[in-house]
Amino acid sequence: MYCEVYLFDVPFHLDRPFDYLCTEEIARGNIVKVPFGKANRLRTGVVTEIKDGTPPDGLKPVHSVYADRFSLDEEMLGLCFFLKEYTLSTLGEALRAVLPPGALSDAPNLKVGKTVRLNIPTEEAEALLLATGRAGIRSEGQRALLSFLIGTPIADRELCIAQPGVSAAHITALRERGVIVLSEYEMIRNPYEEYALVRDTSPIVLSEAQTVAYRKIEELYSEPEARAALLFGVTGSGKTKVIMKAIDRTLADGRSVIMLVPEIALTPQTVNIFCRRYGERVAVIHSSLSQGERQDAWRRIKRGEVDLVIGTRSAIFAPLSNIGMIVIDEEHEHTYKSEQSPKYHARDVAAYRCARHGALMLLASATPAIESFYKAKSGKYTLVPLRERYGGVGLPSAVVVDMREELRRGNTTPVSARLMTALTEVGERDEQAIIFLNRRGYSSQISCKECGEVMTCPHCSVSLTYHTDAEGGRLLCHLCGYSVRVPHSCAACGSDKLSFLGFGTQKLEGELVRTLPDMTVMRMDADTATGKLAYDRMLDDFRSGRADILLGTQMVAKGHDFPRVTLVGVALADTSLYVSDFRAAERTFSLLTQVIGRAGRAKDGGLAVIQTFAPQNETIRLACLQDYESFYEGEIALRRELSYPPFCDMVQLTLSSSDEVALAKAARRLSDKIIGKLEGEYGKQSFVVFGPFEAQVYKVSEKYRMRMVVKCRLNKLSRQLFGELLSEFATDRDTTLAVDLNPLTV
DNA sequence: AGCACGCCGACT
DNA sequence: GTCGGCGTGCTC
Repeated sequence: MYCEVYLFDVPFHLDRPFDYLCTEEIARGNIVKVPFGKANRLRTGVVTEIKDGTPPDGLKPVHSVYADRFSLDEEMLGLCFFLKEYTLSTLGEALRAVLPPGALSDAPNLKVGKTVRLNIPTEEAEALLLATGRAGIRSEGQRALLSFLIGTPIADRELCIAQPGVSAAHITALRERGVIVLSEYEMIRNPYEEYALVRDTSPIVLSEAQTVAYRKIEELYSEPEARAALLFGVTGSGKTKVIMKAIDRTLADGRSVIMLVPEIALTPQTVNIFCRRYGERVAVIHSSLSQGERQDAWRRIKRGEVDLVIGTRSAIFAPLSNIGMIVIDEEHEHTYKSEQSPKYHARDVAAYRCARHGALMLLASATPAIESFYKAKSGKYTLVPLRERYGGVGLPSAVVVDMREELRRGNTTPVSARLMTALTEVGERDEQAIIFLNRRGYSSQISCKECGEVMTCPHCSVSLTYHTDAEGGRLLCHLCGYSVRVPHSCAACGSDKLSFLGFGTQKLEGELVRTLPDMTVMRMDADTATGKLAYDRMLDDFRSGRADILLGTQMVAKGHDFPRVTLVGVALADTSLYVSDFRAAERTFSLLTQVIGRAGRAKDGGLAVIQTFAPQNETIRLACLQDYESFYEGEIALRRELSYPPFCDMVQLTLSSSDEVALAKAARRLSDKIIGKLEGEYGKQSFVVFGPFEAQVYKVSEKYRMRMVVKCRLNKLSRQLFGELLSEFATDRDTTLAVDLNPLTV
């Protein structure tokens, strides 16, 4: 008997099966250690095939089975091969994404608990309590323990010790007498356990519009084949209620559900709502859990103790059986695409799993990805619109402020007269405001007034951002974290005349504090909200009224409902508009729509003030109207005309090296290889090839990067072409090639 | 990725 | 003579 093994941590060209001799106890999906190479070093791999018959000569035997509890079942193995083919990762990388972190490490990561159990029949135990003299039990503690165990024949050791009068010594004593036995068990760490203590079983009451949407989803769910639906619900339409009703329906059917949410939406409040409703059969998975907690959640799911998994991107791999529905909330969010290999999109994995389980994929968003809405319009997904705003909530009215005009009038501050008036009014009415600025720090560029030299990071090709602090400020690199005290003079010419251009959240905060002394400002960005806890706490503080103005980066756009917020300010709507990326408008639109929607929770609709240097810009105008469908129409026409997704696939090839000369040579070679392949065996593929060119940010942390971009149709053959490139470049010593199929930023 | 083999320069 | 530089090639 022999088997095929894929090794982990191998370069792309070695990611193929190797044959090893094995015994009958080895099965497909086992994680094994095998000798490899001339030195026969033991390496970890996964058995992908068992073969009968006479093995070829010279095979080495499998050394041992490893991490048995993480053996892969057929679905997981299939999923790994799907990821490998779909994203051009190695099987090992795919496996690491599918398994909980640390699953392949030597640490067992198990928490062991002890249970105490009566070792004698209950009647005998009762007799012991009654008996006197040598035959009975005289110690008060031992008696207390024994009578507790008569009522609870098996109990956790910690629980026994928590009984009045019982200590560890009493447990030892009774065990030595043979009255009780202790046994070990694997403890499950679940930080959300207590969330399920208070249960909410109230029925979900839907409005008329919500009922219509739900019925449509239920209908699709009931069809035996896999289906996909796009729940297109404007902000405030009560999408979540419809989703919950659909989850109810699926669970009642005895099938399981995965619900993905962006990290930022996975607040304790959200988790609480679901845990109260669905109890201890919920597992929550996200990156701030400890390794042990994630593994325990994984084991609970694997054992069938869970039927609803809520989590961020990686929760799409939850080893649930009998999946009935996979929900992706805020499906347009970029966090659903992994930045590391395997560079998968959760939506694609969801579609794959739904197909296997005959399940429904339910995407939900107020501003769907253009690709998703296109699929909904062309019938690949079923469009489920939910247009009506729920509970009589009004649409916020939006005012666009031309900042060029503001400058002409002599206002050089980041706060326009209109925004200032609105803020003052909010203060007078004792309401709250949110101000959004997608740029942290004080000012984004420091340059010399004499010679024009811009201060850049010594390790990256970007300018440094000035951040104030108690010691006169520092210059920070937002890419590599490089930090230096603010220089007094220009490094190039020695002049001490430095100018600070562009404003960030710090400067805006200073401006607001100075001009609105009666209002309290809370700044929330990566510098003030360090860690998930701080972020949740700040949002809670703001909700409870500890500040009048919440100022911050993207984080403020996605918090929960703030009933007292009646004003939203966008300090500079253009920041993300002019990036040379075909998705720039889409991102700007969805971000602005979300921010403006924050003001819409008030009864009278609230007000949004949008500051911009491009007041005539169509994206900004439509975001102010919250008109997604018009935005989509314009955007899809553009994509069709210029041939961008969904009308083609994009492939980004990135070469990186610390040696600029080697990099340039490699880029030349890459280009030649692609052209060669297209002239040869891949001649039938219609490719449009761009580059090689320097990456937008050429140098990051001392690594230079060059890129090529290909527009094509991804299929088996074109994937194979890129796979060959990866194999051919894997042997290169000083440059690395990375391929991203349909990247989110190009 | 690792590791061995192999063929050239400056050393005890 | 030989120790060790890293170019090249192989891994069931």
